[in-house]
Amino acid sequence: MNLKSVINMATNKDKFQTIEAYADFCLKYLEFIKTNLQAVIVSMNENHYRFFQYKEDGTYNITRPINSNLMLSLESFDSNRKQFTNILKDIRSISSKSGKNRKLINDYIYTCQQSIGAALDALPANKSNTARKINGDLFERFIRLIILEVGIDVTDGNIAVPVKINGYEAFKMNYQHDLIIKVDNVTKAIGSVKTSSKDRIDKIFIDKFLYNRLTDTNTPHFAIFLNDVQRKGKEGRYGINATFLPGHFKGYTIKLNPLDGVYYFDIRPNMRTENILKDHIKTFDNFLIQDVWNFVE
DNA sequence: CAAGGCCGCCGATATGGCTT
DNA sequence: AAGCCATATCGGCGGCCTTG
Repeated sequence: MNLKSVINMATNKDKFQTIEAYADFCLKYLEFIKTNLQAVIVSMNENHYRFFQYKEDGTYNITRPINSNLMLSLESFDSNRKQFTNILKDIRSISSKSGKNRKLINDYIYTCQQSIGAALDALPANKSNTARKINGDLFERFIRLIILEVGIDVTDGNIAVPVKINGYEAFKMNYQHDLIIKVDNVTKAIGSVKTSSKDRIDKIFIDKFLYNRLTDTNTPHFAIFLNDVQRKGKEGRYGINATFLPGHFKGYTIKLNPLDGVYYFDIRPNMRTENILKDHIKTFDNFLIQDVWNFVE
């Protein structure tokens, strides 16, 4: 397995149609990085973050930050593959709720997705926007596949919301939603999937507000994020930046409307400790094991 | 059915205020 | 002055939908 074939796999979205296909790629990637990296760089500010540096065939590119507390090794990933499948098959069982299995849910998905992201980081600079697009689309699809696997009806698609002026429909607002959870063809919840929140979190709050106002419903809106860190620095001094905006999150939560669930794989420390944040933000296992079922009951 | 519109993708880069 | 940190901005790309 060389870098070129890793990149060819990662850029071919057609190949990622099942959870197994994501795992297949991940295994290939973990195998590749075991012996083919130029270096593994330790982040200078939060030392559990790592950056992989490719060799000449990857023009010595340096990847996005990888959280080594979450990223599984080749051996660990491989040996847990069957277990991950079993957990999803019976997500509501007592055993799936064990701390160890909760961590596996988060780590396994994180590892698959970061394998894709890090592989795409090997693309030349003029393809960076392609990489962003592919990475985001594949993450959306991965989360949909996982939600489907536990037995929930979810699709992506457009929802046209009619806007009335003086009682007459004047036009429609078209929204593309990542996750539309339905029961008997009735929309029970709307979800957003993003690899990071950044300046895009505001829109999720506003979408909830306006959707419920225009449809005169109280439809839950939730969000699933991979992480909220990004690389900073240059020339041997690499670190990470948090990209989550706590002030915006708290402001919208208190003064507009709270979301009905916000989930991270790589959760930031302040989301566990800070008032308001810690009441609204959790790790992804909580969504799959508990919260999503409340939407469909 | 081709072309263009629309919507959403996200990390590099820029900015501005604060600290050393 | 220089460095650092948090936040704001930028903009090419993918794909579905609408239009003609």
